[in-house]
Amino acid sequence: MARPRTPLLSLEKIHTGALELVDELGDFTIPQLARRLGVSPSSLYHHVQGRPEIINGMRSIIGAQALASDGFPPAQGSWQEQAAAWTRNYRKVLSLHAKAIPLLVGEAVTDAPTLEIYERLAVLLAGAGFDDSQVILGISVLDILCLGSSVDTAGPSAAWRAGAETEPVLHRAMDGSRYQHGGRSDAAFEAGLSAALAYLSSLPRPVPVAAYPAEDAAG
Amino acid sequence: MARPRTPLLSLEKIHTGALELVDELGDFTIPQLARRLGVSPSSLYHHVQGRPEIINGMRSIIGAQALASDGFPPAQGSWQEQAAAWTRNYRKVLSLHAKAIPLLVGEAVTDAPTLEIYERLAVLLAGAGFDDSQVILGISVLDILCLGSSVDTAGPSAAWRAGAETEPVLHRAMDGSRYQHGGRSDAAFEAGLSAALAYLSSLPRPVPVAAYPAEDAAG
DNA sequence: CACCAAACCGAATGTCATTCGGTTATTCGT
DNA sequence: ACGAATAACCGAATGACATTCGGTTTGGTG
Repeated sequence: MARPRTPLLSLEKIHTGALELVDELGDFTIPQLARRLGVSPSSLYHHVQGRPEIINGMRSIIGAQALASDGFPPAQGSWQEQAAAWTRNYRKVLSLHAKAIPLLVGEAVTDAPTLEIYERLAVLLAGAGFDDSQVILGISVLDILCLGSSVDTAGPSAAWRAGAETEPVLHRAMDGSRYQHGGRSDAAFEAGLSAALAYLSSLPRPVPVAAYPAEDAAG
Repeated sequence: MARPRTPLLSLEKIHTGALELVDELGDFTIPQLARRLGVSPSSLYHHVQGRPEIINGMRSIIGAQALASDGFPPAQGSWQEQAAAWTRNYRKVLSLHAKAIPLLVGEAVTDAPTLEIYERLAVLLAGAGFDDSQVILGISVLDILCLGSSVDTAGPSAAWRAGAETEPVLHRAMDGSRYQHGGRSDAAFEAGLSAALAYLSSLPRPVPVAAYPAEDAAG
């Protein structure tokens, strides 16, 4: 075959195809992706530089999904409620692509959609009267929570295979807990979210809310 | 060459060699590891089944390092202080091998040292009077914190490349914060730790401390 | 209408993980 | 102490993968 009348590939097809493969199988290879797209492996290189660029594109897609999701638009309620919505939403989208996390971890984040997600939280916290350092701290804490929770959800990364012989207390607690049929990771996330928001609420906020230009809404 | 008088390889040499490679380069290959150990690639397969088993061995080494570390022995102070020591220590060791995290994430944890780490926290929380579900919840929350923080420390996984044009608030906050020369990740971890411990302390504990056999120390 | 770039393909290269057959040294049973 | 089984090494071979290159057709541009 030579050049087709209408292009078989596009950046979006490549990125979403790779993300689908990773969601299903936990990884992807170029030949696999080419097969799924009905194309030869070498054709992909007319659209992307290489495998790392495809992985970066996957992150953009995830970020865009988070931005398009229900959790972000409603700028209503207290800043705590809005921050909770931000965190739940970001974690939800990350968990939808839990198997992709090992691929994304360890690469610098520079894609526009993901940066926009953090920008929204920055606006939120700055608007609530936190100073610059507190804004950065708050973003970091909630980011860590989303990241850790998603990793935890991804695979049983923790000690949930304890044996009665070698880890008696852990084993007994697992048996006796209410988290035997799932829900443990969700409950831990909600607990962490409560804890983080209570902590942030307890910080003394030096900046009067009115000092930041309340762009749209009434001050 | 044939069989040497004294073995050139051992499980420990393989595991630690691989971990060193990952710490330096962020990844490892079988030929690379063989070269570092002065051995042919195929020789490794007399000691391990394959690459996944080597990765699992790396986790055991990290777990053993955490157990041997200073943070774990001292069973002194309040349960909050002990839990804080546990969390700081676990996070410290994980961060020492931050580049290994992408390899470890996504595989089930079944190695003895890592399970023993969680067992110690389980003993600690159970001894403080938490019930089974609360023990599991507490472990999960602190585990998520360590994991997320280590991932955050590993690579700038968050929006720390904001541009003034596209993410003005985030960019301004980064510029104005006190975290421009490192320390952001550490500060976020400590904040998360404070938050988590305050949250756990606020839980009503149904189990009288004496109901659990206080193995060694006085009740 | 000639030409260049775009979009596809097949084949080739170098690396990797893994397997296999061969060689020597240790060990274990007798 | 001797012979067989096994352990620990090696080199070569296999199959998959990421990437590159040269070739072919098509679409657009001057």
